[in-house]
Amino acid sequence: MANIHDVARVAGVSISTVSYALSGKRPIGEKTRLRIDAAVRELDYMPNAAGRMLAGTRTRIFALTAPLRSDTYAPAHMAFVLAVATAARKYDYDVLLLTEDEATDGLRRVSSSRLVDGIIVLDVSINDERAELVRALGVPAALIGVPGNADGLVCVDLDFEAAAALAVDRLVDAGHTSLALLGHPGVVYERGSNFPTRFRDGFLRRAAERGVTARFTMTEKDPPEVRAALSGVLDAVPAATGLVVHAEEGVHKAVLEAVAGRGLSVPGDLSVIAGAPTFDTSAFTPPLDVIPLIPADTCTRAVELAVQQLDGTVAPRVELVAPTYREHGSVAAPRPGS
Amino acid sequence: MANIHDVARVAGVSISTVSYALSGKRPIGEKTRLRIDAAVRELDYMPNAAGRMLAGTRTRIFALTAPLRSDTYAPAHMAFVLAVATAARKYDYDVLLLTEDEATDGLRRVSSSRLVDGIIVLDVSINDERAELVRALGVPAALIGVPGNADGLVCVDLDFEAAAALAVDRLVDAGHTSLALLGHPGVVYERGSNFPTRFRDGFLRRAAERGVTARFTMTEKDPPEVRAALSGVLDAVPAATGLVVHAEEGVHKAVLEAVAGRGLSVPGDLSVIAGAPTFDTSAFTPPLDVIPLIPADTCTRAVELAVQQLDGTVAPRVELVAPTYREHGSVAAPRPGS
DNA sequence: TTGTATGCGTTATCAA
DNA sequence: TTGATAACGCATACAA
Repeated sequence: MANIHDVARVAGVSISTVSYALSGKRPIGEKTRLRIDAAVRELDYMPNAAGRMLAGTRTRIFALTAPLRSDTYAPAHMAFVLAVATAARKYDYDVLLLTEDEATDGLRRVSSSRLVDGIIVLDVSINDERAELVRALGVPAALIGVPGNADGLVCVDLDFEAAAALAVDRLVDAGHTSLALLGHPGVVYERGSNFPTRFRDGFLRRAAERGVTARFTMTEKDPPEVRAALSGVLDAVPAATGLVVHAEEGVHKAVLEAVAGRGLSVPGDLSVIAGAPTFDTSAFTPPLDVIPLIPADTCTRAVELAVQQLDGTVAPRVELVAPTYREHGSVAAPRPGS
Repeated sequence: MANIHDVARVAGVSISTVSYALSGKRPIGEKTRLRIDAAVRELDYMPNAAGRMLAGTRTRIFALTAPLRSDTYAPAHMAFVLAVATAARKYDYDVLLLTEDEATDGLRRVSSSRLVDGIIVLDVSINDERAELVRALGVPAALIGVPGNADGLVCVDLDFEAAAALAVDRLVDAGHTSLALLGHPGVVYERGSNFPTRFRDGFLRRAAERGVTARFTMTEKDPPEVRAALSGVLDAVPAATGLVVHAEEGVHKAVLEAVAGRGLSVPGDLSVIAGAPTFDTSAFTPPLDVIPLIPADTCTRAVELAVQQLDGTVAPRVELVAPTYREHGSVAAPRPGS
């Protein structure tokens, strides 16, 4: 395998010239550059990673810690992992995957051995020991999600409160006065991530501000449970005419089936909005209006903030990404009678 | 951050003694070892990764290439990724995650920059360009799955044919003479991984060997499609009394619901076996007998084979892991009448 | 049992 | 615009 000396020899220049030509950190004469380029191609030269790490100040690797808890929804989880890896590549960074059972030890290991330049923390829970550790290590890091104590940390997340408020606004603007939120299973709210709570709070708060009736119901993902939860809000008085679903894909489908099973139509009898899903709701029957959770958005920003910490100081912050709304025809005015 | 010189100074020994003490590659005097250990703890020393990579012959990193195709089932995919990372740690290896849109370029990059010692290839499809590339690069690698052309490659996978045969044997041994296999959506068989095909072939072949009726039906994952597929085998003449399901989790649940919906009981009216799932079938209603696909099995073996390639030659091979059977009470003798 | 010295491949400083 | 050379931190062959 060719090294920088080989390239220098073939090109008839010194190794430092080769290094500078490749890094672009100082101007190189036109003819020299051409000779070097030719030598690089001829030898199929690629800089040795270890050599670069040792001599340079960067390893060009980020650690990614992404525990898979029991209440984690695998497809969304995977989407975030891939989004981080993809975003990292845009900055010429690779991603080292830390395992769950090595969460803190792994972080300690890769940072104190200088294997990585920084850390991306995924699926942050309220009392996340990784948040504490990152703060203690003082290593460049970006969290995707918000821990209970975000002091001194750089965090990025969707603005779930604003997302829920946006859903409420859309429904109220369409004329609905009785809304319901179908949320995750109860266990998700008790411990773990705080985004379900933020979504719920945003929903209830904005509904109160708008002066409309609002109900919040949690549901397990099995269709029977979903049917029961749905009955709770559709058979109530007043019955909900606007529904926001903040849950995983199967729950959305179960909701639509249950609604159809009751002989109701969307949006004729019931307006429905999907809250912060990572999956595609435009292929559902019927397609659902959606305020999407786009992994690439938060992950790209997190990687960007991690990179910026390497050669400048980035002020600690909780950066919330504004939600967007996509119409697919599942929201309409409520029936005059209801 | 302390380096090996600091440790040597504090312990009052040379750096080579520190190095050998830490690597255990030569005997160290008792008192010396204690002084070094004390110094290491005092300085919180951890060897610099880049220094080790450069001086040693190992980077202690494996690349993991795991594309997420449209027909990939995310939970299973995630389970394999984690299993590889966990297995790698047992050999003191870290895992670098390559992105899908950089599949071959990424492999080329990390191997020719010597960032990794080897490559683990996940979710191998029949015409997988990564298989060709790995062969061409001549880099230590282990594939999980079997490409169309496995010449010169080290591959590990569950023995899907044997798994299907085992399912057939169990049902036939219980007295069933009319079996059915409910498989993945059609697109999965046309292109992509070859394990669905291997399972199907194993099923049909063993059924023929045992002289029983066997039907194979593909199904999409939506409950209505599953119901239709199920009707196809239960309303046929002769009706199937033994069913093997080789599909994702939702399909299993839809099958059980549909069976219950027809007023049939498992295993009273229909015996059911889950074929090669990565999820838990013991919590289903009713629990299902299962021939599990255990990511840790194949991934651990793949990592082991990758490690062995680093300091010895490993003969190319396709190593198939023998299937196992777990009873949960979903198989019984067919009703006398049927 | 321990120490000395060299090299791994690159970056970056200092000279020219 | 280019070159010589000293780190970077460690592993290991060779000496003692």
